[in-house]
Amino acid sequence: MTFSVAATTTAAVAPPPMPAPQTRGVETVTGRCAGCSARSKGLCGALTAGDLPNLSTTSRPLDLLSATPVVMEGEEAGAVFTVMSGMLKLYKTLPDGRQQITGFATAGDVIGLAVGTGYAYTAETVTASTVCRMPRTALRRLMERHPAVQGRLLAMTSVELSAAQDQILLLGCKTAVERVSSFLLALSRRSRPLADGTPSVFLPMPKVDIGAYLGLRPETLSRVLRKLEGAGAITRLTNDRIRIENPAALEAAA
Amino acid sequence: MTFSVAATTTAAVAPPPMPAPQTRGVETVTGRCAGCSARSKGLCGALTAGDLPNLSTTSRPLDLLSATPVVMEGEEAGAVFTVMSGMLKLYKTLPDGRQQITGFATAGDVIGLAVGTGYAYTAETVTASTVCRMPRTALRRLMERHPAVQGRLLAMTSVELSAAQDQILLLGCKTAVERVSSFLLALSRRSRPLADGTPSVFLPMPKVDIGAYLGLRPETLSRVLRKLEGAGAITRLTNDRIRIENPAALEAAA
DNA sequence: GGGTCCGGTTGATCCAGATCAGGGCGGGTC
DNA sequence: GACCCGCCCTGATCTGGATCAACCGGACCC
Repeated sequence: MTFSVAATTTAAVAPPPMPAPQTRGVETVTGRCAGCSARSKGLCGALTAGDLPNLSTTSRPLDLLSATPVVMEGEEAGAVFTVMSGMLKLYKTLPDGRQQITGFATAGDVIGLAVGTGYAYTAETVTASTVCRMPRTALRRLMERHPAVQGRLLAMTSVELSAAQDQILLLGCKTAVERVSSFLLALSRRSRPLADGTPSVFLPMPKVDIGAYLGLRPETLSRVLRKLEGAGAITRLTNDRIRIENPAALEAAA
Repeated sequence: MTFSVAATTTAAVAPPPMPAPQTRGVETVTGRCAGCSARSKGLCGALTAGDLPNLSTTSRPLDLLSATPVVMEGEEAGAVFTVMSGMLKLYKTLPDGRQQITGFATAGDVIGLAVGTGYAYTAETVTASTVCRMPRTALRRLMERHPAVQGRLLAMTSVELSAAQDQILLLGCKTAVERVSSFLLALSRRSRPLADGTPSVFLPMPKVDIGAYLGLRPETLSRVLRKLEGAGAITRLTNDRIRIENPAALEAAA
């Protein structure tokens, strides 16, 4: 689960990057995947340029507003999606409505991989995002033809599993301060520092979502952030950006 | 993470099933893997009988007493292990000693798959167990030669990931009663019912380990079990066996 | 402008589960 | 037999974070 965020908060959707899905010859179609900014990070990084035209015929980029559902827990898993830009939240819901966010997906992440026939979680955009849709059958054929794709998928799933186990440790053992500190540190490792070189994190999602990820109420999250700020570990620049003043202090708290 | 337990609690180790690791010809070596009870469930189920002799030269079964560490978090991941019988606990440790059990491994489960170079968790037997050791390099060669093995590994990792996300939901949202009920139901689905047909679960691990898996103290676990018994949902037959009297009541509580 | 809504923050209070403390029991050893 | 030790259970008390309630400020709409 990566966190290298680079998205607008609640902006309108940019116009589609391609003229239209009309046939314009293989050259143009190849260009769509060849120019994909998420390709090196995502599933398709395992393919060579020569394979891309074929890929372009089965995959389609989609531009989505914020708060748009992409896959729904339990629904038949007909396709997988690669995030090209923006951010999504993945969550599971209990019958009585309680929700647990299991992760946030950003550029390069693949969502919608299912064990059985149904999606294991719901995925919904938190900012305007672009995702690339690939039918499940196309993915299966791609894996059969290119074992490297399967290897890539295995590597990505293994990383996800490891992240999930870290989250189990966080939810099972850690205190509120430790959870927030761990979260901020994990984010800061994946985001670029500010112009002056100090590390910072961008939090485009609402506080209630961060809480639902960390197993905390938004009130508790707010109090912990105040405490960390009072201790000189962080500074809240705006509502959605925090500067890490003292990584060592956060490390000690996590 | 499967739970179909069938193991002695703290018994002595059975004598090695094979005469000795001396060379006795391909026939016998083939026999070792061909007769492996965990083969269909484990990684090697993706192989045909003809591939087994080669497998036997790189893999070795190991008989282990209870409370024996198999892999240690952070150590270099030189091999993977398939559980043939018994039960292991997998856990992560915080610097101050707090431990979170991320899962229990039983026959067919593969442990020790690592993303980077180091194991992500510690694995330790909770009952006397038999595991099959395969060097990492041998696994890599096996995957290169047999894409089906890689597919199997991907499927197994995906199931693990899904189970980990369920555990995140449990730890992030559920109450103590809900956690224990979910746990008992998950176990009962994977174990055989008693002779009279009522479902039951076998809990060879100490209560403190179940607590460490569910994010609860053993005192709380004890109180919850008493409560469930008082409500007529379960009966404690012995210290390590519980009969599910009313699956619907557990379902409602979970 | 004024109104409403929503996300965030802060304060007061509550409670589920942790912690602390004591006791029972079965297995192992001498 | 007596003793010890580990595991489990139970009761009393404590507390971290949830819950309840109120307020603030910015975005949006009329």
